[in-house]
Amino acid sequence: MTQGRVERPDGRRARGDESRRAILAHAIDTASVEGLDGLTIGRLAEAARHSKSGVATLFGSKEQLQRATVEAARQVFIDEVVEPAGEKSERGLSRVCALICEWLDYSDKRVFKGGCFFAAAAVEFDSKPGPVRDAVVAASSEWEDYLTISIQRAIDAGELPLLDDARQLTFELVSFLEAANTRSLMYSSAEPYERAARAARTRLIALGGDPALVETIGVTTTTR
Amino acid sequence: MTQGRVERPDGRRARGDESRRAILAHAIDTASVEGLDGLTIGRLAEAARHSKSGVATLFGSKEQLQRATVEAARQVFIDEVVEPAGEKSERGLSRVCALICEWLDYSDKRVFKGGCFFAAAAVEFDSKPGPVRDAVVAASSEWEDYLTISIQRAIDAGELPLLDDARQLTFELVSFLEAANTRSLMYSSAEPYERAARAARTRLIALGGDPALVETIGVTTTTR
DNA sequence: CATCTATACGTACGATCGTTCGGTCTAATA
DNA sequence: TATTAGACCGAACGATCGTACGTATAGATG
Repeated sequence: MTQGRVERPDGRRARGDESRRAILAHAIDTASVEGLDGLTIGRLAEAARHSKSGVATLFGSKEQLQRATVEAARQVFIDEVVEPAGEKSERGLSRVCALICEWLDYSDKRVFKGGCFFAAAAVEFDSKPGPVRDAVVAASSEWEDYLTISIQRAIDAGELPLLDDARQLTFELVSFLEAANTRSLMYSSAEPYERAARAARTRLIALGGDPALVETIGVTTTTR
Repeated sequence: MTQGRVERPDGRRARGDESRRAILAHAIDTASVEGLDGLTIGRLAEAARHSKSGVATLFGSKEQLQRATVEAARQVFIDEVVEPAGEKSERGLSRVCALICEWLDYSDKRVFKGGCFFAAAAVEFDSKPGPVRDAVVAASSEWEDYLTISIQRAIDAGELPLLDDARQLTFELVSFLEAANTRSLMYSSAEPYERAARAARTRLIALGGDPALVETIGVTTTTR
């Protein structure tokens, strides 16, 4: 009875998982630039030094590859935005400010080569029903729900005394973030991040947020 | 001397222009859903009852077709947003409010099958340098410049006493509009338009805008 | 009038797409 | 140990892509 389900490294299954991981690492960058429909099994295989048919069997179909890509991007987003904000801040308004900062940094750092993966995927699939869109919607909703909950906690703590609708503020903040992302890419400029940060600060101050906290929102601009 | 440059219907040039017009009418709708890269000469030809090679000669190359599509969409945008707002309002804050209303209506009405053409094209090409992106950037900038000028006139007229940076407000307003567009398409809901209208009203009021004018911002929701 | 030019077509080209199939190799399993 | 199952490949499939060429037609132009 000493076996059960042991982790045997470099087994056959482990090798497959590693291949998938490597391929998806390319896929998320490619998709952020060319779109999820712009993904190509052939090019992905070439980049990962695999055969075309090898990649095809590894994912089954292009649609499954696209869904796996969305899931991989979701994990990167959590690691790069949600987790850091969670570590650097406490619940409440502080957390909300940290999420905004981390998001702007994540976009500015070009964690994905073509900017925010989900901003691109959402617009690409907003009029294309199907499983891929469902996956994109699910991931986007998850993020916005998390931001809404974070805002609600700030409300409950009395840190945003003039706000009663958390979802409304979520809408406004993500509007700023995504608009900054697109404009920064279009104009190769960091100015949009400054505008987004300013807009968020102004709004939070107007809602009665503590200026000392709100003023922490800003960007350590990297953009070329 | 009765000729000069007479409009001779069904001349050779006129027929070509009509063909291009009909093809582009399909192209702008297709591109708003499938993207500008999703355009296909073959499918466009089929939809317009032309031969594939006919469409190809009519536009020269796919890239020129894409640029012509951007220009056609630009004209539609002017007809559907800028012109109506210009007719229904005077310069100043009234014009700014009208532009917001017309834009929300234009998105909600699905003037383009896949929502705002430029919101889609901007995100699709924000990381893809080239002539097509340049055309998209030019059209987008033209719109934002016009909105900025309209805001500046409101400032100059003393209608937004607490605002000094017209571009900042432009950034915030278009953020709301585009976010509403995408979310309405993703969720087949009109709620995002309400949120965008509310966000714009709140912001304009905070800047000292006349409530009687600002309250005119709203949507006569059509969305399914 | 003759000449030029642009629409429009059929056909064909090479490239690339997603997918399928047969087969080899080897780790996991019974 | 024998069997199963998954990684991975080469080759080929039908489809579709953008583009090019030759040609017929007819309006514009000199």
